[in-house]
Amino acid sequence: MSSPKKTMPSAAPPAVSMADLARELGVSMTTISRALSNHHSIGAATKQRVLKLAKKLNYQPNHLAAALRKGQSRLLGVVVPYIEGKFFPSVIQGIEQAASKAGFSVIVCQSHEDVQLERRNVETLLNAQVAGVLVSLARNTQEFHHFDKVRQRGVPLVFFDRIPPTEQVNSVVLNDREGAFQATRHLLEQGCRRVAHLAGPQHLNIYRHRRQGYLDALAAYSIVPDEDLIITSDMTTEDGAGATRQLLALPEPIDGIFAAGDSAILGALQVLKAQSIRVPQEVALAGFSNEGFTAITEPQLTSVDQRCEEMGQAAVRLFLELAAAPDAPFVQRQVVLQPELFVRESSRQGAPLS
Amino acid sequence: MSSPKKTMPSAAPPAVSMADLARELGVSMTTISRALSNHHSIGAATKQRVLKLAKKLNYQPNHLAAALRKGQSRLLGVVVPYIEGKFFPSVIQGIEQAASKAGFSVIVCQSHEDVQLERRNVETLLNAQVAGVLVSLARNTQEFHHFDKVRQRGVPLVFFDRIPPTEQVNSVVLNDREGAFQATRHLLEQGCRRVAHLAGPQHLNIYRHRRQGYLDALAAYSIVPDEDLIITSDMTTEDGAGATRQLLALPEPIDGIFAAGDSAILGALQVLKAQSIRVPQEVALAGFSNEGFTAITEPQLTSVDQRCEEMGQAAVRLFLELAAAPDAPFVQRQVVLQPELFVRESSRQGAPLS
DNA sequence: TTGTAGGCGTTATCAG
DNA sequence: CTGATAACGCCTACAA
Repeated sequence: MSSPKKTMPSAAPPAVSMADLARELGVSMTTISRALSNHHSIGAATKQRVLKLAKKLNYQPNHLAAALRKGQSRLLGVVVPYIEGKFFPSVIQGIEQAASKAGFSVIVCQSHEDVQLERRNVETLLNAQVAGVLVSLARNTQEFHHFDKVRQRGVPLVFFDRIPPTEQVNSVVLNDREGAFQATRHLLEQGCRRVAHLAGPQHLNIYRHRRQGYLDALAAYSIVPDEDLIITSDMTTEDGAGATRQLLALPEPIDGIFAAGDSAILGALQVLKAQSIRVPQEVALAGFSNEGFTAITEPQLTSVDQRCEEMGQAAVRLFLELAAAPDAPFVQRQVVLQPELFVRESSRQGAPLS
Repeated sequence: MSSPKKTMPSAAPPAVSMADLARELGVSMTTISRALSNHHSIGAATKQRVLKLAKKLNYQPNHLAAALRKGQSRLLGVVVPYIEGKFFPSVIQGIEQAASKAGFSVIVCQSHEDVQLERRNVETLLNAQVAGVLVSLARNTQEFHHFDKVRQRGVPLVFFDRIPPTEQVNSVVLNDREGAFQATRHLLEQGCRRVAHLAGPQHLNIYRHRRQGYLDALAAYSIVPDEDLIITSDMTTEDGAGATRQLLALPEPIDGIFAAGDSAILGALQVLKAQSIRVPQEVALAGFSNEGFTAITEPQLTSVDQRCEEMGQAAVRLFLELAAAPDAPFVQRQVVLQPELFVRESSRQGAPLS
């Protein structure tokens, strides 16, 4: 049992620092720092010596110290409501790809659809001195002061998908209205005339826009919207099932449903099948998000794809632009991605009976 | 336009520090520090004054500095192969829950099934001075030196689900062998006598154990394993489909398939249905992971549940134990969770025809 | 091209 | 109970 050099609180093993390298080589820390960071004013020979020793002693830079010193790290913070399903993992995938290309690491936090957690996540990230924050809002976020701190600290802030309603912000969104329009129009083209809409919480931009796109399509076909056919919920599978039962109880039958989310349209499908109502012959279905399971159900579900990876990449690009010009005055920037409708059996007339 | 106090490289806004509080109140930084960290030797009155001013000036502690000083942060690093599907998000959910209860924040990295990225992730986490590292291995990780560094630095290291084969490590795993045994035995109980196995990469503990559990069950029924019935692949849906076609081409027909993953069993189901082979009457199916889609397919898929949340919580508990006794000599610890078989239509004889 | 010295914000040690 | 002081590891004027 050898006693440690100094009184260490925990058995912290000898993490080798720049000072160690300097002592070993008999040069100053400045030289070490320069060699390691590839500074221009450094002798090629010295540099090699330093790099070699660093490798030999397994030197690991302490980014923490560097971040403290510079007030900036190479960390990018991401806050999403949750990571189940396909959408957010895919967006994160896009973010990691683009970030890594630019030399940033990504740390992901979930708000679990809770503002309070979202607030804590933002603070955690700020205290970790992240170089930027990318956020998709929690469902119940109606108040946005926790983001003021981010801007006050001069940390670039980019929202994606679920963005604040009124604030002047930088954001990347899907053209949800267009996506909903395409899906609904597609149902109408297939011959549907009484198309219902399963809508999501209307304080969220995405669901508001999807509802609007639905209305646009009806208008394009000169159909007067029927309030009874629009049911707003949290868009779970159960919500979708319940809403569908409600719709089926209406005196005048429906012949199509466009849901603002795939879980809800799945619930609808399950209820219709349980009641032996044929899809798409009697009721055609279209959802939103192009979740993985849309290709598994029978019939497969028509859905709007959200360009997840592109969204993540665009968010990072936006961040990089902002980071490149820290003192530039604020100008609102918004990237709008175009959705793509994936037509599958649930809406295609003439689809084979299961 | 007011000029900044000092020459700042970027427009870093005035982050209020402990020094500011000290100056404002005319006390020392020590006092501030103590008041903020609830140290025992501090006057109640002074403490209140400090806390009040801190709130007023919106003081935000710089955890970075604290971590640098203490060599320890309240951050917990997690490395997983990917976050699609149900398993890893659920485990992460369990981790976040348990960690947050203990006052830790969680940062998640994906290795994307790539050792090199895994290595980089580990370094990123170490350099962020995380208090602990929780890892589930990438598929192609066969070499483990990057984890030595973690231990060398005295940072608690816990593996979960996918763990190194030989190393002396702390880990949380499912009893995969038992789960596979239950699933296969269940198929045999339903009357199957030629049960095939879709196996995963055998250098991963989980797939090796699942294969063994399959063999155990056969042995329990005195069935001699047939190598032709065991097909090893990467377990994607396509792999499962291909393997199933291969199995159907055998001279002697099979009557059951146990797959070590749900994607593969999904592929099997799709091929069987395409060939109008009835499930479960002609071929019964069972998978592993209890993915969300197992309850969506027709018939619904029997699968082994992995206790995801519990796994995450157990991993954190293990970490906390290790962190509580930093100088304790290494003793290998392993938590083994019991799986649960979810029996659904794909294996239940007497299930209604679709 | 290299070295010196000061500080980023916090905590720990020691002395009052 | 409080205060001065020295670190933690790194970066960067400024001087040599």
